[in-house]
Amino acid sequence: MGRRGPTLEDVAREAGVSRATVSRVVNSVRNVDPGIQEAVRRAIDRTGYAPNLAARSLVTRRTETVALILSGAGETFTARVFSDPFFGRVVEGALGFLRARGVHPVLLLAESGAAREQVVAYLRQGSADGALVVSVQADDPLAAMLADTAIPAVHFARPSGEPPVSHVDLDNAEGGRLAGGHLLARGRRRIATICGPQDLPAARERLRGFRETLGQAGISEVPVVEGCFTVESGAAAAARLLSEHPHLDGVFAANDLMARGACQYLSERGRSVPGDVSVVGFDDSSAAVACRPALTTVRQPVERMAAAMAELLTEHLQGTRTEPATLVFAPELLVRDSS
Amino acid sequence: MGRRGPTLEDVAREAGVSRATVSRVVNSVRNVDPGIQEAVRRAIDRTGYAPNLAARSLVTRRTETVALILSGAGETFTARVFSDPFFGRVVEGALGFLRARGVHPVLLLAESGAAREQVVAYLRQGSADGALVVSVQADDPLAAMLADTAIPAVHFARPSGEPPVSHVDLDNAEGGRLAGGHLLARGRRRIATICGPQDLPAARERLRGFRETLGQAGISEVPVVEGCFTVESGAAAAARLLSEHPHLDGVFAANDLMARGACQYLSERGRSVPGDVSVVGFDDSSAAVACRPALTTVRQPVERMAAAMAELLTEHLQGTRTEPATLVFAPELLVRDSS
DNA sequence: TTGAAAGCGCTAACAA
DNA sequence: TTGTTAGCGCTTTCAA
Repeated sequence: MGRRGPTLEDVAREAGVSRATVSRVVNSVRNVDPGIQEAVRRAIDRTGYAPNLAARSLVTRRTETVALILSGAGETFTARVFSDPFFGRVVEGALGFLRARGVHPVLLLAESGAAREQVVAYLRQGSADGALVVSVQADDPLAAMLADTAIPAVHFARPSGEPPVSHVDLDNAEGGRLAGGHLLARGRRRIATICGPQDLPAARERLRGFRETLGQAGISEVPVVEGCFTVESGAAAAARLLSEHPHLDGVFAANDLMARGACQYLSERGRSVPGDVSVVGFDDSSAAVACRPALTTVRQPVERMAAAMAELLTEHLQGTRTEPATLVFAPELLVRDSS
Repeated sequence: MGRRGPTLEDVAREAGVSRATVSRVVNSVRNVDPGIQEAVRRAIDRTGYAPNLAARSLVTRRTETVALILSGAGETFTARVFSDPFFGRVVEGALGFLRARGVHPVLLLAESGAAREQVVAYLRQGSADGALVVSVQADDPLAAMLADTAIPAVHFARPSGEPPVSHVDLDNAEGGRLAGGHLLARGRRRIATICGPQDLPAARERLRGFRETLGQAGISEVPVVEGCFTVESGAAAAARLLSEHPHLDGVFAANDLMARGACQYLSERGRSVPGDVSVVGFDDSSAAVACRPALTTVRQPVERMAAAMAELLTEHLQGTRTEPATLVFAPELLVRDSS
């Protein structure tokens, strides 16, 4: 409908001053007589005045609103968002930062092409000053769509595609190193890995770091099978590894789902985890905790990364930062029962 | 900041017509010469024009945006939202309806007093036309705050408090009947129930329906212990029931968490579920699936309820409906392994 | 069918 | 320190 609440004009009349003065009080601009300030405050209370954002942002060109976009694909994306704690951690981190600064955070879900269009339309209309984007899709078109609109945006992980954009990322190579170091520390020497699709930079980096660490320990031959981040591909990869290297005693999978698949296959083949084989995953997703045994995994400091995204965006919005920036975070090893 | 994209004026100049004409084309108002319409369309494409929502809503007093507020309390609320599928189902249902109508849905999280204030401020500023509210907190102050603002809102379940507000709800008595009927159908006769806090209408109704069905089967004496919707209270209630009625063969708990507590206690005391005792929960929350054995439970048609909320709100916004309305939905019995 | 013009409620020069 | 005034970009009468 169209609630037509009291306007500045009404408050001004009530307080016996001009619109401008009321505006100054509302926006706490200095140079307002304390007495008048009080009078205006009372008038605001009496009238129940609330500034109209449309009018304000029409002139300031700002909404004090930031969109947090969760993007992905598929029928089940919404269900996934609301069952994988990962998103909760992102939201937690971002909201914490934004709220403290009086910025209104709005969550937008972009789970289909149509939804993405609507999200972009929302932003192009000027309904938010900028966007924080978390995509879990390989070649999410959203990044490019957003780049076209020239709306300030900060991404979680580097989007594929040309123009460099501001983003936070994990030191994936270091994650691989942590996993490798941990397996070595557990006394494992016949170690293999299930890597992710090698066209993904993150997957490449994890593998690189992992190999690096093993190499430094004198293990230069590391059996590698590529999976595609699903439980099934993890199990299949484990099958191949086990057939070619029956005495395997350690496995690093580039994500938790594949690690889980590997665990399943290993127990089916009579290998106990972690008795015979130590398994390390990556992500600390809900799969890590649900897995039996609970997965040792490499965790991203998601909350801090999300807060950093919000901070980066704020800097872009304020103009304190103009060039695209990249913030890289250190992963943490989380030891559970699988290693 | 403030992207200053092309305006109506720019498009008008480009197309050689007046602002008004462009506006008509943009809003597909009739009475525009097809030729001119085409010319304007092209000019829009060429300039990359996108209407400014602030300017538009300043005059129309509408934003074509609806807020979906998830409200609750506590440190862990955000984590809970992003791990309990219940919220995903709500979002799914509401977004499905809104998106199809070109309305921008924005998710707002109100997990603390401060967050609630900001949410209300957002709404009072006129940033959304109305709100859909899902609260999982007993006496959520948000309902009252919203009522004060006179912003159109539709709630999931009836909020406590005076002024009647539009809401969708579950036929809780029918849920109780379903649970009772199922236990009877399983051949159970020594049936007890763990009800919820009797100051909650939903809990009262569930108990009423349950008793009604057992009564019709000639069972007029039903042992009842009240719990407070937590796992612990469910276990404690089961303890009392079992000590007073050792031969118990069926239990209906007014929510899944209490059912889970009951299951745990029963197995500890050597009663197999469902061998010795059939257990039925309520909600189909994530606890129901996580429980061992998986819980038979009474499920709410959440997606449909959420869509109905959106539809109700739409009617209020359009003025097709002016009085607060209540829509009641039928629960569904979901048989799993605990009965 | 189209255009001219008057605001929607607010901020921000600029004057006073 | 305060008030006056000119728009921000759009929709919407009202005339033409």
